[in-house]
Formats: sequence, structure tokens, C-alpha cells
Amino acid sequence: MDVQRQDRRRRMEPDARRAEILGVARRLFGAGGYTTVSISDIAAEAGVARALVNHYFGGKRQLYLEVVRQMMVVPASVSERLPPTTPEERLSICVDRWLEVVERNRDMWLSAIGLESLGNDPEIDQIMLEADEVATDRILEAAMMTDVTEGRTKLRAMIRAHSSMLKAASREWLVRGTLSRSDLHVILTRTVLHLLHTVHPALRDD
Amino acid sequence: MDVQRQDRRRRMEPDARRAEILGVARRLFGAGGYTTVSISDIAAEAGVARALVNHYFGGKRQLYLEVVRQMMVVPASVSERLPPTTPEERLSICVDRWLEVVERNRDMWLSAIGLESLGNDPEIDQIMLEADEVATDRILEAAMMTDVTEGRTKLRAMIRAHSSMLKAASREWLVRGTLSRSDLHVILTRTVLHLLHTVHPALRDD
DNA sequence: CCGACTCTTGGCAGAGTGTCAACAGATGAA
DNA sequence: TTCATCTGTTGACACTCTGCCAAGAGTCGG
Repeated sequence: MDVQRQDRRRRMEPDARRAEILGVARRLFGAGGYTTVSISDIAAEAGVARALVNHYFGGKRQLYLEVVRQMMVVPASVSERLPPTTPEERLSICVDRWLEVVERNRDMWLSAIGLESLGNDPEIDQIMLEADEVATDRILEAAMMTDVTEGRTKLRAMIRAHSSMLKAASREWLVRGTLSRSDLHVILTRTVLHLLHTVHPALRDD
Repeated sequence: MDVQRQDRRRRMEPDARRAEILGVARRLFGAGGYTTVSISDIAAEAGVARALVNHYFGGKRQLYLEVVRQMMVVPASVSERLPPTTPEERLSICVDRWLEVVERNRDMWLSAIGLESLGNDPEIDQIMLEADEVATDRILEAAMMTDVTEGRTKLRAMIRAHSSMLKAASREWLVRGTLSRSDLHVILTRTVLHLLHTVHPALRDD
């Protein structure tokens, strides 16, 4: 049980140690909430003194931010090597790949989404904002609308809003089981196309 | 400055005292995060001993739950006295009223949205879930689809997902200013109609 | 005027967090 | 090999926050 610390003091490369602690933190924060999990828990699980966690990450909050940041990264593979056909088909493939990723890393992804926004936290908001920005780029790329300038700001805002629906719909699928994967595929693809091709042109540009 | 406690001990009706503390808690939790705000802060602001907060609400967590519950109430006025015309028009009015409410209580509403989900918290999830359920009923009522039985579960799931987009889009409007109120009206009305009339029939019922 | 009720308080114990000087493992020079 | 230096690592201290409880004090009925 406590064989985890046979040698009291094993010295490691800073990068390795940091990665090890971060891994434990990711797992524990994923399972429990922010207040539930203590630095002591993380340190114990990593077989390390509590102060070392502070040494590497500064504080609990910063460690948490680091975990969130790593979890919210949108895999680039989702929008890579798309066939140069229609936006419809490209978006369909994109959505499908994304659902594949989510299904594979189910627990981890749900944790990241569940983590989202602990109170009104400007730093967390910043992280989410950057993640959404990346996701928006992926969508626009898939829809072959990278060089649209007309109402670009509103376009991106709409896609960010849509990505919020995407998260909620994914929760419906994975947690509540009210929607199937194919349902999600239909819903997400159609709504994003509807937004891009029908709703967006209907907005008066000011 | 500290004239707030001229008489050291003023006795109040339990209901009044409880309401007073809850009001302060709502304000402080709205401004800062869950961990940032301490019971001491709330007690001090309310001009009361810290232990009294525990006496009335049991613990910090339960007080927080109470605040969230009270904030997420969807005003019933949004879907009241709608004209018996088309679903399009009824939903349009519904959305408009909703935007009116949000605009009027801007700060308060933003706080409520920012509050949601403190880590993976089943009780908070439960509260949000009930709130979403009520909101869904309002939408279905406005769309005159209260008695639809075909794929009812999926229909409700889609509307819940849509309400998530509604929140995100509202943030874009109020916080970032990337969308105008009329933009929101167009986006929300069209997408919800698209979901109900086009996407929903396209889902294979299993 | 006084006793009972209960609203209200100060203080205690336990837990979590941040910080720092000091210890110890690793590396290079003599 | 032996020693000095560097730095990863630790235990301990001080502080804050939370939950709890007995005791104090305001209010009402007899």
C-alpha cells in the first residue's frame, strides 16, 4: 500500500517531476472538485512533500489553471487533411472526428467541461476564451470560410456560441444518454451550417 | 464606515435575518468566486457574527446552493399571455421578453451564469438541471409543441443544448459586445425554429 | 417584575494553504 | 576518491477558514 516511497528522497529532473505532479493533479481534479481535492492529496498520491507542489506550481490555484489549460486543448487532428470538396462534407467529417476524440477520452473530457468556470474567474475565462478561439479557427477552416471578411466578428461570435451548444449536446449524449452519437452528428452539422449560410447573412452589419 | 453596527446586538425575525444574509451572500458570491468569498466576509457585510451564518444555513456549501437556486429561477412572465398565432411569432416574442429581462438585470444574470458548476458538483448539477427543465417547458409552450410525443426526449435534450447556446450568445452580447441585441434576436429565434422544425424530424427515432 | 424561549455571540479545535530555512542527492573539480 | 557546490526536496511555522458548542442577551408571556 505505502510501498510508494521506498527511498525517502529520490531526486528527479524538474521537467519529469513537474509532469508527474501535473498528471496526478489532472486525474484527481478530474475525479473530485476544486475544493474537495487538497494539495496534500495530490502530493501524497505523487509520493512527494506537499511543499514541492507549491515549489513547482506556485499555488493551488495556478496548478488548477495549468490542469484546465492542458485539458481544454483542441486536438489539431480534427481539422487536418480534409478533402477539398464541399463545406458540408468537410464539416461532417470534422464533427465526426471530434465525436471520435470525445468518445475515446470520455471521462477526461467530461472532467474538463465540468471544471469549466469555478466562480467568476478571469483567468479561467481567459483559458476558455483561447480554447474557443482555436476551435473557431478549426470550424472556419473546415467550412472554407477562412477569408470571409464581411461581418467576421459576428461570425466568430456565433461559432463560439455554437461551440457552447456543442458542449451541452455532448453532455446530453455521454451523461444523460438522451441523444445518440448519430443524433449529435446530425444536430451539430446542420446547426452550424444553418448559422453560417442562413443566419449569418441575415444579420444586419453595423 | 463601520457605523453599520451601532447597536451591538439587534434581534430580528428569523425570516428577515435569513433573507438579509442571503441577500449579502448573493451579492458577494456574484462579485467574487466561491473560494474567494469567505463566510467571514458575508457575516461582516451583514453586520452579524460569523457563526450566525452557519446557524441559518448550516454551512458554506449549503448557503452557496441556496444562492444558486435563487438566481437560476426563470421568470414565468417570459411565456405568459402569448398570442395564439404562429409558433414563429410566439417564439419571437418570447425571445424578446427574455432579452428584455436579461438586459434589465444585466449584472445579476451574468453572476448567475458565471456561478454555475463549482467543480463536479452533483447538487449544483441538479439545480441547473431543474432550471433547464423549466426553461424547456417555456420554449415548448411558446412553440405550441407541448403535446408532441414523437421523440419527445430528444426534443427536450435539443432545447436544453440550445439554451446553452443562448447563454453563450448572451455573454457575447453583454460582455464582449460582439453581437447586438437584434443579432441575438435573429440568431436565437432562427436556430430554435430550425431545431424544432428541420433538425428534429431528421433524427431517426430509436 | 420575572422566567422561559431563542436569537446571537465569542471561542475552540481541526484542516488547508503559503513560505522559508535547512537537509540531502547529484554533479564536477582537485 | 574526496570535497565543494548546486539545487531538488523536506519539515515546520504562521495564518486563514470552517464547523461546532456552550454561554450571553434580547424579547415576550404570565
